[in-house]
Amino acid sequence: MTQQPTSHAPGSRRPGGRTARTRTAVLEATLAELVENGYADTRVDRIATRANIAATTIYRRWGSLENIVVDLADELAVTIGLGESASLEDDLRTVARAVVTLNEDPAHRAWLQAMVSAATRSPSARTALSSVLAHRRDICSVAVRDAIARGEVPAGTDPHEVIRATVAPLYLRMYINGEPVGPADADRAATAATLAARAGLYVLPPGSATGPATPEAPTPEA
Amino acid sequence: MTQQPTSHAPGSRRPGGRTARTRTAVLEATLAELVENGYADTRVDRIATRANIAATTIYRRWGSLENIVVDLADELAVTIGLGESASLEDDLRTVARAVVTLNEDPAHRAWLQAMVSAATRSPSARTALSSVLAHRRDICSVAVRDAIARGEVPAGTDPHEVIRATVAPLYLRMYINGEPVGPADADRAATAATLAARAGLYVLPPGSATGPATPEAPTPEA
DNA sequence: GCCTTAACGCAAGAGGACTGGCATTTGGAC
DNA sequence: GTCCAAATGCCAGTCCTCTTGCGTTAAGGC
Repeated sequence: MTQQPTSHAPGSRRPGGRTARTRTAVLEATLAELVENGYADTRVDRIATRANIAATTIYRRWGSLENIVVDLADELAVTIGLGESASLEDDLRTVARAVVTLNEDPAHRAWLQAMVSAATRSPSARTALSSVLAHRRDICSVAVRDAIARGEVPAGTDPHEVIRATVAPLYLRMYINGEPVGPADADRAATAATLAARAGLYVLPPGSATGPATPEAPTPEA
Repeated sequence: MTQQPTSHAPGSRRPGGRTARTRTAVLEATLAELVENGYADTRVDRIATRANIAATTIYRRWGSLENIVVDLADELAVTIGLGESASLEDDLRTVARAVVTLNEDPAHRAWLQAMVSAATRSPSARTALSSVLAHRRDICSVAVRDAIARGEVPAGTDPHEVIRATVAPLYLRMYINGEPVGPADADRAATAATLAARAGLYVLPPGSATGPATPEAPTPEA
């Protein structure tokens, strides 16, 4: 997990000192408030006070707290060390443990909890969260591609589906049920996903692919 | 899935006609508003108008919209037909398909989405949701117990863990990512959980049991 | 260094959640 | 039928989110 502070607003027509300073201050203040009070008790005016700017500025640039949280995604981008392993199970264990480890980082946990909460209310936040998660699955997909190359799992196995199966029980406990999750849970999830992938369960028929971040053809209903 | 309308407020000291009428009207109005507008756009005063009562009454009896949503749980209790099957996979398929089917019911979907959203913000709502889900897992646990009796999965297999593994990917897609979920996804989830259970993955060491609705000993951390 | 204007600060206000006071209705005991 | 109190209705008010108008500051081209 690597923090990469963005120094200026990308789309801004005037990305100079003050604008960038404001953005950084607001994002930092928001993250601090999220850690201290949680998403439900985070107030925009307190963020403004903390960042030493006017609340109006926040509403003008972000529109709402939700959009600040979404904007924070770039600051909390993650990386994961995969590739030199000899088995899918090892790689998935790494993935699952990384999810648990990220959850132990107060800043990351507070932010992702906020993202999940926002996603349950606003379609745009939901899209943003889906995009973040899809990007993470993309990063981890190499584990499945290697496993296919090794002949460990059948060709045509959908990497996203495998990663999803790995992290789903963890996410559910961490962000919905609010239950503690440890390495043992991570390992169990990784093993379960490996078994399913080896059994060819995630070889999806063409047209029902859970592609990278762009759901074109939805799974056939009913 | 069976709807069982409660006719009066259980803890009320005056469960007579008007009180019960008010409660029913509010719950029905809330459900209707949830279906029409979603949790984020559901306003308490509109519920009051729809139920032909004063908003003050709602705030006095429930305190907030969140508590009405929690209160709706009793009205939306579910049942599931399990028991005569010959294999764990069949039973888990039934469970997974029931989850998908429930999600296709507008009222149930709107309510559960609201519950999830509320759970991400309020500890009490989170507890209520956990309790609802734990109760559902309890109902489904018979499938695992039968499988143990048949010798299909090892003794000591934790039923809740098996059910959780079955429904986790479905819940995640339905209520967090907002992606469509069909019977194929349900069957895949059921098969994956069956494989893992047969492999003895959910035989938990004593002390780390994910018991029925009462998490006494949390999974060891770090 | 000057000028344009994007970005910001301040103040006023709308809308929704929630509370408390007080009058009114009504269930249920007698 | 009478009566008490719980439940409800109405109203005024607070708090927070978010918007809008207008004056001020400062970034970046010249």
